[in-house]
Amino acid sequence: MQKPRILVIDDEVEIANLIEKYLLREGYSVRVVYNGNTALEAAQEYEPHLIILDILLPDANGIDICIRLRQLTTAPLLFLSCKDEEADKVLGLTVGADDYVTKPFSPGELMARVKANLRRAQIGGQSRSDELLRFDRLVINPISHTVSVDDVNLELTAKEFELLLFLVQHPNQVFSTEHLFHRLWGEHSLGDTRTVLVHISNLRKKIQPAPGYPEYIATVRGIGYKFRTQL
Amino acid sequence: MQKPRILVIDDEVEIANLIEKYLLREGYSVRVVYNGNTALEAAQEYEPHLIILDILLPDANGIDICIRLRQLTTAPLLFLSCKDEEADKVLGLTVGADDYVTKPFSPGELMARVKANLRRAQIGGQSRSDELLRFDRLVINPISHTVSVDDVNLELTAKEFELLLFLVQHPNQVFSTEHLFHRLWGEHSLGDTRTVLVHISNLRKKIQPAPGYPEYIATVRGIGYKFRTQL
DNA sequence: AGCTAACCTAAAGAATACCTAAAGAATGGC
DNA sequence: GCCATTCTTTAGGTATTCTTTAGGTTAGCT
Repeated sequence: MQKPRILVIDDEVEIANLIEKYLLREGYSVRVVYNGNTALEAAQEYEPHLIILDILLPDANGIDICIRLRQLTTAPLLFLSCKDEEADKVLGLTVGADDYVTKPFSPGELMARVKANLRRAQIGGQSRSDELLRFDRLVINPISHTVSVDDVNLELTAKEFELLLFLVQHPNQVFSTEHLFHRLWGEHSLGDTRTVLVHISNLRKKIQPAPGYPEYIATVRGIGYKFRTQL
Repeated sequence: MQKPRILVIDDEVEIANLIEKYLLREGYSVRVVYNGNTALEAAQEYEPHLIILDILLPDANGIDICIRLRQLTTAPLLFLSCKDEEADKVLGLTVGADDYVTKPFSPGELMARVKANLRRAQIGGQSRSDELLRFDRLVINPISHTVSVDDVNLELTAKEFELLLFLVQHPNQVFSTEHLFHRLWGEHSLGDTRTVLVHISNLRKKIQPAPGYPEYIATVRGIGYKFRTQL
């Protein structure tokens, strides 16, 4: 079983190192960065399963970083803050944080939250399920090749699944039908790239949680399509 | 969608023109130069998405030009040569060329290489080189193709987005409507350049943070327009 | 102030891109 | 070899976006 990877973003070195120590003791793989800019790089390169983010950073606002992290990853995000004002709590959660811990906190509490969030994201507990992707009401399991909305399994065809997986693995990135076609059908495939369009259309119908619910796959007219994490 | 711009550097006029002809037929925007010195200028001014470079040039060695081009741009570089010696091939790729075609070549092969390299560049390049552009209350994300003012997303059309992106990427530089037209619509496009003007007008309305707020896009009477970073 | 040239913008027509349903082609299981 | 499923192509309808036009506005000059 692969160790869950956790990214810690905190400018206060002592606190960051303390958190790291506890996480390591629990058996996680940890990386620590001390500012927002390197955080974004680390999120891309390290591909963490969970992120612990301090709201007070020197170079950028934590919420700002949060928004930008959300565009890079779907890993659960745990906010850390000195302020326990309600306003911040609400704001933090709406911009994409999954949980919120206020300083001062007990290490035990933090560990519990980490564990809970990893479990909810279905990482760490089961074998090889660290590959599970989830967003909103949608859960994709590349290993068992299944997709569910609100825990109801969907019957996707092979191409539909590939297409969805690719888009979810690159959230908020726009791809033209040509790009998608060559990416999924092979570099040298020739054929009508409009076939991508048909699959997207069918896919949308299937993954739609409810009529009128915002589309997961957004059309960017004149450019292409993207899986958006801001509905 | 913006036409990809391709810079062709070859001293043999007939060959250069033949390549140009085929590229134009594929829908690319093309500029041709016949020697190494003007190539460097063109690379800076034209900002091509891909460069085709003949290894045998009158005034400078192609590999030499290649090295210097690499300092100016990250666009994929396609080497062209009569010699199909292995040594050259290896050397060409190590100094920064992305692909290598030996003369005589079929136009189809060259077009296929061009296409493949452009695609590869767009896929790989997006994740790291493109950054979030921000100025004042305006934020532009080229990857997700979104623009926001004060964190409120704007609904821009494809052309509006292209235009804004270009201006923001060249801050404080004045461009005539002709220049903008040829840049965004393609080198050889014909049509009324006043259409640019209409897009600028629509754009201003959309990106305006508040009534009476200074315009991001300034008119330079008799000259053109610029995106100004001093409001 | 009046004139002119340059610029702006609203609006209408033309062009384009997109969506969807449905039919035909390919694939894979029995 | 046949049937069921999935994939691809096609085509028509629709909505959006682009371009053009034309009249109004502004800025700069004499």
